[in-house]
Amino acid sequence: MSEKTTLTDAVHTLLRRAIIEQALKPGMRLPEDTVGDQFGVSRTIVRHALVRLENEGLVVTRRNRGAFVAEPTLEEAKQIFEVRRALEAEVIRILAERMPESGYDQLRAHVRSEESVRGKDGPVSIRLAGEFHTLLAELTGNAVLARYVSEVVLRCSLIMAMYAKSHSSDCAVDEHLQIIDAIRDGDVARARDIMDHHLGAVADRAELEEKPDSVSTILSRYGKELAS
Amino acid sequence: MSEKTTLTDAVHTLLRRAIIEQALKPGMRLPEDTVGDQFGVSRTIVRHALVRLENEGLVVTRRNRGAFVAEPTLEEAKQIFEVRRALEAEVIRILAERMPESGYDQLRAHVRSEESVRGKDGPVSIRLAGEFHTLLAELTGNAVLARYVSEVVLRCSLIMAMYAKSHSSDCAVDEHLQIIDAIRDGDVARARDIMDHHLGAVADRAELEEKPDSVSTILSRYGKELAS
DNA sequence: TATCCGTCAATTGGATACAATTTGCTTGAT
DNA sequence: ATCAAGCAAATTGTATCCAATTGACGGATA
Repeated sequence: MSEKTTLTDAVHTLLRRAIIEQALKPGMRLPEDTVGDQFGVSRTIVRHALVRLENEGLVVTRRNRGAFVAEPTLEEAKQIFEVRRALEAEVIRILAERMPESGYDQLRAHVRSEESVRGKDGPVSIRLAGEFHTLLAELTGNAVLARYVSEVVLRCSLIMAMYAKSHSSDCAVDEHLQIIDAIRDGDVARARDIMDHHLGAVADRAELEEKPDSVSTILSRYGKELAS
Repeated sequence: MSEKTTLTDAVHTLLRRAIIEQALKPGMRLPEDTVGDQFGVSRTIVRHALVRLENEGLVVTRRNRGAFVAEPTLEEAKQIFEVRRALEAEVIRILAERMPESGYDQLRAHVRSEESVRGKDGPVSIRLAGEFHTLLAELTGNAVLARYVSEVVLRCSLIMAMYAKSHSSDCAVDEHLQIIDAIRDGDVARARDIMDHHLGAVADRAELEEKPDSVSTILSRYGKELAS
């Protein structure tokens, strides 16, 4: 009585993880046939999964060209961070008001797992850092809010993967603990400040480094000038 | 050089409009071949459109049962309104800081079109009231924010269609003008208060009336108890 | 008569086949 | 040598086909 998940869901989840963990890098093509063969499913399934991923902003599709892993511009990145800050402020407001019983236990357990990979700046670190925020949002009990937070967190992970060289999650884990404490104290303002600083630091760090790689993006700019 | 839109997009847009305007009522079944025959396209197209609509929260699909127009519960409705309030507060904050030049003209033009249908509590009224908020969000220049606002506004329209008997958009139009003025004055607090009152009133009105119709929903609850 | 079980129609889940469109390359002319 | 036109390959867009699952109807049984 397991197997209640559809194939589309499975492919969707796998592709999402692959993108977040940088196995599939931004700008990389995602031909339906190739992905389908790889997973042993038909194009139909892959297509459905790609439609979902497009809605989540993780891939972009060009007409008759196919799907690509999204390459968020700095402008998009700013917009996403702006929305994320607003959404997470709401999360904090709600949690300070009503936190479920096992909430703190779950949060601390997650932080522990984050600490267990401290030092390793791999994709797992990025994923765990993001999942902390997702967990926070889920604890509000507001599924809609949790869904949106999850989406922006995932897109932020993609942005970090593109722009940031080292994620250096050391301070992040520490700030996660501070946020938990502030919420427990009912100090909304402080929790929000820490969260703003947390996100702001991440955004600033990303902004400083621009993108050294991603040849296609760089060339597309020069190509734009040639077109005129 | 027209026809740049795919069939899936067309069906998706049409279905969405039909749902928002209550041509397709909540709980109504959406068999793929029926819809396909109706529009003269294949099931594949309808299927893709339904996947998108599901992602937007306007339809729900049950495994091997098919797609239905979503019937948001009161709990879901509260969650959506909660998120909407947070998102629109951010919209106001941004607009008070930086409003594009033609912004006020566009807003006033829209309000005029809202006034032109004053008195008629039809689906057009609901749609226009929603589009005001969407326009507001688009003026921020933040595409991500605009997208999320658009989604929650659409879902709110569906909620209103379910729970509210008369939309009575008279006061709404007036409050729209007040919001514009408050933003122009740079009075974020006032604009936010009006917006909160605006949304709160809508939510409260919906909450009072419960739902008298929708037999299937009522019976499904009793059915749930039988299942245990 | 109410409950249980088996068969069947209806509908979706998924795969394959065909058509349309784009891209890149080859070929030829200037 | 460069550019344009056209052809071929690849990929997506769409339709059709088979299989699996679900819900309903009806008969059998206690």
